[in-house]
Amino acid sequence: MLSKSKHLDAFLRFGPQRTWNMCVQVVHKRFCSMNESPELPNWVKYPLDGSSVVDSVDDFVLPTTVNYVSTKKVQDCKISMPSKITDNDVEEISTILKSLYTSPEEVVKALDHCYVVVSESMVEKVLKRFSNDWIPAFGFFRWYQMQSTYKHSANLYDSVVDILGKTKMFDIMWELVVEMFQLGGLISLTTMSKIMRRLARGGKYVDAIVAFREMERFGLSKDIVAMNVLLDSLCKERGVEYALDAFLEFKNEMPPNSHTFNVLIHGCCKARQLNKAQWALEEMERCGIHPCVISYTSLIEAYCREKDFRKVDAILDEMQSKGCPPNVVTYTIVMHSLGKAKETYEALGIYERMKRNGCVPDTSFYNSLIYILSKAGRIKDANNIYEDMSKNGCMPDVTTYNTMISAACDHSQVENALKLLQEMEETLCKPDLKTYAPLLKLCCQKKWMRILFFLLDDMFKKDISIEIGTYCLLVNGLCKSGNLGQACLFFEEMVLKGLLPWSNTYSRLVKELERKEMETEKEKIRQLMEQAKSMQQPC
DNA sequence: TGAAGTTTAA
Repeated sequence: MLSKSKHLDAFLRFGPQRTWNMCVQVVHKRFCSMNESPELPNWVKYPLDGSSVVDSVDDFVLPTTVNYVSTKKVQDCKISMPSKITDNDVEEISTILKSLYTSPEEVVKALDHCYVVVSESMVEKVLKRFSNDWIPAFGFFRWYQMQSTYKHSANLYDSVVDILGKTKMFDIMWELVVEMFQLGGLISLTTMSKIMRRLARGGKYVDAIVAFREMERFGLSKDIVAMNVLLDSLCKERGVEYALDAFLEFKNEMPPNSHTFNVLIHGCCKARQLNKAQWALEEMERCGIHPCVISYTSLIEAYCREKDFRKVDAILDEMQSKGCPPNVVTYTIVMHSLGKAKETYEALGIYERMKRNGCVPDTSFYNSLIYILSKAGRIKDANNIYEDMSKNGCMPDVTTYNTMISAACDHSQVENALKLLQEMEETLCKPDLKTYAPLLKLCCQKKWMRILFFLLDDMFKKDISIEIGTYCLLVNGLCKSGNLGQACLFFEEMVLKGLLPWSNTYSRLVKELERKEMETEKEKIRQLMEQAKSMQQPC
């Protein structure tokens, strides 16, 4: 592993990308020289002979009591790797795309001499991997289009539209949509939904409405399904007012259905506009549509947020009397809110009430129960519920694992956390960003740099794209534990990826650099922040 | 990811 000063030196001399690659290479070399080839499952790379892997930098010794993968499994992996060639090709393309480019054209040029067999599924994989980096993603897509085997695929176009929208490159996104239109038959409701959702997320509410209004110009019919997508996008992205306006504009053109009203009621409730939610509920009844369990549950959620549990009880009773009894979602919301309000006893009472009413808990319900129990410090009870749920026919999902891992990390139980991560692999439950976040945080806190890099590399291989929150978590965590060199590296990498660091992350890093009198680095970070700000697209 | 619920935070 590179030492701290070497990191910093590399950071100042080569910039982040090369330094990052160097780090990853060093980690790779270590693991590869220990045991098997790099394509094998990650856990295999730990020594299987019972010896410990000790690193001079880390003070953490990887647990050897956990038998991660049996030797038999290792052999199985070597034999059955049907997609091995494709995987290698994905890796090869990824390595090229990981360099820094200033334009998609540059990416196309870089890929010019790349002779790999490309298939649509492989392109999908690469696009997913780079879904937070529009330049490599779009450049790669353009390069793929130039290959002789290329055939237009609506799916791939949709993916690229989504990436461009996600990274707020709306002008380029529209150019691509026009291209899709000209090629014919490529624009669908899926495309339009992505456009409307991404515009709304970027705060461009009016543009989202215009996109819907003009749908027919792209050869699609405006229907209630599309309108519900529009209203939902606006509501979910803090644009309830726009949603209500759009509803009034289009309601005569397209008769609303119960989805429409539930979207609006939920949106108003989330925006804490209870009077407007009430209006939507009445409007629903005026249209001859009865409020359903979803409508009531949205209201209950709103009162839960206000901690008005008396009102919640009243609505629960009203639901029963109107023959629209609460379901597992309703109970989850009430129990979770009581738990968060530190009323654990009452929360568990809801669990009893639900059982009494013959409502069966599901995985999400158990997840919530595990969460409130661990937050209340009742780890043992949480573990018991975790053991029980599969017996009751509810398989743990990614949220179950994330909650359990987070609880384990909160109590510095790394071995348990890693054991759970391993269990996910065995049960084919795909981890996500939230799985790794508490682990990364703990690594920063404890200065386990080797494991930190191992986990980051593992994430990349599992197509878990690191985003702004993760970078800030890393920078903050490393500031806290005093590894400023590495914190600077991550900061730079984040900026060069076009992300705008959170202002408190920036201030914290600057403050720490000041305290340690690292003036050169401080100046560099200041310039990077300026660069990041100037790179942002005005909304 | 999409009509409601469960992880998470500077």
